[in-house]
Amino acid sequence: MKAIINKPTIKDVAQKAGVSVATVSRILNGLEGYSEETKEKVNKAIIEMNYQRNEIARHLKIKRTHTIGVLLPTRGTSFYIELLNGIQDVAHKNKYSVVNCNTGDQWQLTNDYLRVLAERQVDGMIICSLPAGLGYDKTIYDTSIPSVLVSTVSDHFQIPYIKVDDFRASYAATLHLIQNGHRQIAFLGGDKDDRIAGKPRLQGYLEALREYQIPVKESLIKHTHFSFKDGVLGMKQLLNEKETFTAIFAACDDIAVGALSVAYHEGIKVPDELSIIGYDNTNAAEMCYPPLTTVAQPLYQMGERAVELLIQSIETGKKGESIIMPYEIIERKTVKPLV
Amino acid sequence: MKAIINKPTIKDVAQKAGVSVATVSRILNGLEGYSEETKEKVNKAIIEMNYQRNEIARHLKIKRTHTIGVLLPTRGTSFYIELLNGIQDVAHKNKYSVVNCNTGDQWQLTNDYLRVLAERQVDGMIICSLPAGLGYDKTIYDTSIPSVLVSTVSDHFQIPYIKVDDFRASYAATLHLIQNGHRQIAFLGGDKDDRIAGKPRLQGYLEALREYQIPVKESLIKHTHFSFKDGVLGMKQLLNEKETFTAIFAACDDIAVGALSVAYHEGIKVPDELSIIGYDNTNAAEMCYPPLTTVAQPLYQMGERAVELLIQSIETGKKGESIIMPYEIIERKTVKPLV
DNA sequence: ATAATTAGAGTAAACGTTTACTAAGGGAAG
DNA sequence: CTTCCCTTAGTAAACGTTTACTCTAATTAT
Repeated sequence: MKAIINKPTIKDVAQKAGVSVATVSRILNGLEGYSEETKEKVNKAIIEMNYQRNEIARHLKIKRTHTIGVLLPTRGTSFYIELLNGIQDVAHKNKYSVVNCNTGDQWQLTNDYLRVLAERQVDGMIICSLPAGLGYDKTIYDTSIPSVLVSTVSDHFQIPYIKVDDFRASYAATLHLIQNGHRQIAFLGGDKDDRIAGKPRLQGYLEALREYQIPVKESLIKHTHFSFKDGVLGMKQLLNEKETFTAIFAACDDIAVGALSVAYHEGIKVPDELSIIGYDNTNAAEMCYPPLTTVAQPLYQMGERAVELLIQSIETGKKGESIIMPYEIIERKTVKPLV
Repeated sequence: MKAIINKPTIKDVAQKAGVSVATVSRILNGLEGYSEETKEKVNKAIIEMNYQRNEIARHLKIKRTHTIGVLLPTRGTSFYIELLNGIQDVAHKNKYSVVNCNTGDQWQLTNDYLRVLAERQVDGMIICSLPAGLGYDKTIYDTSIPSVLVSTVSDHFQIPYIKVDDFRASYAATLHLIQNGHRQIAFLGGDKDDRIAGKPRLQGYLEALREYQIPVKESLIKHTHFSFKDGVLGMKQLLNEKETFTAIFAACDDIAVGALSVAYHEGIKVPDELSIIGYDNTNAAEMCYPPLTTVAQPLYQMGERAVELLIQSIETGKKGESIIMPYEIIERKTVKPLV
């Protein structure tokens, strides 16, 4: 009766194989202390009963859950999926499971999720794009759960991170435009005080201009947010104000594609009359027309490295070292030398 | 010493508050059997020690994990994120966590993940776009873990599902083109024998043609897969073979956008010289130029409903009823009446 | 031949909860 | 004044593992 209703436990297996639970456990875990013969007996019983380990019980005992929590904001739909794929693939290879947490577009649910993850005894956490200044980094640090940040940093706490050098990458993107002869370059930025995608990208842009002695024109710099709609908005502002510019550096691909779309609407030919370079190399960059020249963050690989770093830190007990990932300029069809 | 190294347990709280663990547990769970006074004492202790429940232990005892597993194929990056958002939001509201499983683009990891999820004692599973004919539905059924399918069905087992009526939706999409005066309509399909996005969508297309007595021209029907590249490919075939057609119905947005991109390349004006309608209403549809007319699946809502259905089935022990979601034609700018 | 080691296995105590059962004390009902 | 019940609480047995100990018998070393 009981056997029909409940799943078989290690006890049932032991009984059926005529050994003790300890022996079964040892076999299950590949430890030593049994003969080849008993091993076969036990394995036979396991198969016959279709026994499956209860990992919950195991986790309780070994005080490890082989689970990592991932915190992501909801916005920027095209950005995170690649990252997530990288995270999940490497996690699975290392026999970790990942529980996903959508913190909402304003990060409202962050503390909520942090509590849940702690209660669920996750072995580690990966936190992406966490905004600075709201004290979340302290909360994370205080949990004393091994963590790694992706595409963000903590100002006050030593939490290892993985990101590209946004300043240099933006510098390179701007330089790419300059080297194509452009001098009047507009900047479509996202949230101005975003630690990662805001400030450093603007700085990189400014630095490139400075180095080439191109005067900065404030009216060519528009800050909105990071969505397609914001790109539309920024571009329209530029156009309404009758600014003259031959190129645009957009702080993310969605913005760039938004600008691209307005350009088409207005009959501005890209890249003949206007060059545009984006940032992120999301799949929108490949799918838009003309395909977008952009700076690529190796999102999938960043996910992979994040997990590797995290697992290392879980298993050694030491914090790992932060990693700066290489960026790359992907030349497609939206940048053309100025004639 | 111990107190410093290890997290406080319910035992420590009980000791500190001078009560038994049973009382603490009852307070934690909002049961009855204690005075207001003890409750306050205990809550004070909880706060002072910064006690957090160990959910793993709890799960072991109550034999429920409040966890649901989600199985997704890797392909179709833009499709699943919305679904996932819906799933996660509702799950969180109901205090469930979701563990994400990427089964790979060929579903290679399905059995692997199914085992992991069972061992982790998930309360339920949501499986998306599972292909038929490979026997995975049997495996799922055999786990006897409550499950719901999204955008797929099982031929042989009674597993509740959530999907739109692909046949009717495709019929409607094709009809939309017909009503705009088109008679030479090409079909760019994905995998031909996909139970959901393959066969029914083709059938819907054929049915609409039949009903309006438009002869089917096999050479206008191209089957590839579901990616942007496939859209490019399919469109190029059509062009190479010098087919004449005034409209395209694409089985997914990525295909449609691929076709759109080729059209631009070749100087074919959309929608003036060619109308295109897609399927899915992914955000690519909004971001491409011109913005894509497409049939919308309410992805986010489907995720929501899937979780609701699953939770209901977990908590009542009965299988829920399958749900057919409404589709909607989103008119943007790629379809125009034939002059 | 005896002592020391070892291989193969079992016993039972954890891990941190929940919960069925038990018990004491106080108030209401008879 | 007893009897009964309710409230407030405690005791201890699970849940399904892992693992430190213990034990026996066989093998090896002396």
